[in-house]
Amino acid sequence: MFSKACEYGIRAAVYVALQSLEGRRVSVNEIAEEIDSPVAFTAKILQQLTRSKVIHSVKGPTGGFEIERTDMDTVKLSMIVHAIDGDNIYVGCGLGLKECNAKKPCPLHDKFVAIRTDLKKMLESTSLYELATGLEVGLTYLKR
Amino acid sequence: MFSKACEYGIRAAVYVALQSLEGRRVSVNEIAEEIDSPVAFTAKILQQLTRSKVIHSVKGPTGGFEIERTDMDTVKLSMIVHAIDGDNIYVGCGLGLKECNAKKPCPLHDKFVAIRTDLKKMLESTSLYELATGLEVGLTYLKR
DNA sequence: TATAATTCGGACAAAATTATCCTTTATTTT
DNA sequence: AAAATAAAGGATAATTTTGTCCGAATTATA
Ligand code: FES
Ligand code: FES
Repeated sequence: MFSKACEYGIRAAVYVALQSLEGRRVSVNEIAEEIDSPVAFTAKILQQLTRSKVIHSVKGPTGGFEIERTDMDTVKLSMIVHAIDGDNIYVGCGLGLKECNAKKPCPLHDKFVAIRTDLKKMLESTSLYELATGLEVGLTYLKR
Repeated sequence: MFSKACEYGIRAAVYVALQSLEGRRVSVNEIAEEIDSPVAFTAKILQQLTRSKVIHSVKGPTGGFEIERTDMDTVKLSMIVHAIDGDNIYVGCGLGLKECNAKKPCPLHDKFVAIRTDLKKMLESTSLYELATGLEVGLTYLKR
């Protein structure tokens, strides 16, 4: 569904949000540790998320990654997915034709679009805050 | 969503079904031509589909691939996806945790499972025949 | 029986994705 | 000012996926 990079990106962003709720700024090392991901690769992904304004970074000692409380509400999953995986999930055809195109649809088009629309709605309506709060109360996990 | 191999596999299977409806057996070359896919790679995928009984192959002159009319109804999209991509789509966690597990869910679990269940239902209820008939009447396309 | 057409299967190659390493830059603390 | 800390960025490596090539096996036809 999502690329590995995107999976790490979402987990990382949720972890940053969770810690920011506690007022803590977190390092790449801590993030990678807590979401069980390769450190250097995670660093690259955090750079992407920083460039696309999903999270905020601070260099130097006491530096790290953080996200403001208000941004946790405005940042939706769709932004993270778009920042890392691009818009394939939105414009791609389920059977791999150049683009999904209702004028010259593939045999799966109608059924595929129905599912994709739901997915899109879900991604666009799910905020980072929402995901972080489940973690906070210990209902959900970022690693196992 | 699906791997390239799986996309080719579905397109190929649908084309074989369409031609079998006309009583024609088709070669790898024709299939690859008609679904606009790399020939040799498509041949590998057709082998997988043959081994998993999705389609039937005949060697030698006048040989090729075909599928019986009754099998077009029993063969569902889910079988093709499973034959090529395995069960990742069913057991995988949306955020990349080892396995999707409701006992220790990731933050996206509930929302992800909802979408995945719909996808699963769609794949399990869509037959090859259904996909082939849209093509037959010129409503849908396997290449563009 | 020889030939040609076709799938099958293994080895190999290219491209994309995932992952690591190391140097540079910014910033805080001493 | 120097040292230490942390992200940024570039080069490179490993792995997976995608794709190619070619000989072997099978079978219809001449
Ligand atoms: S054309 Fe294939 S999904 Fe729309
Ligand atoms: S645990 Fe992540 S989707 Fe179920």
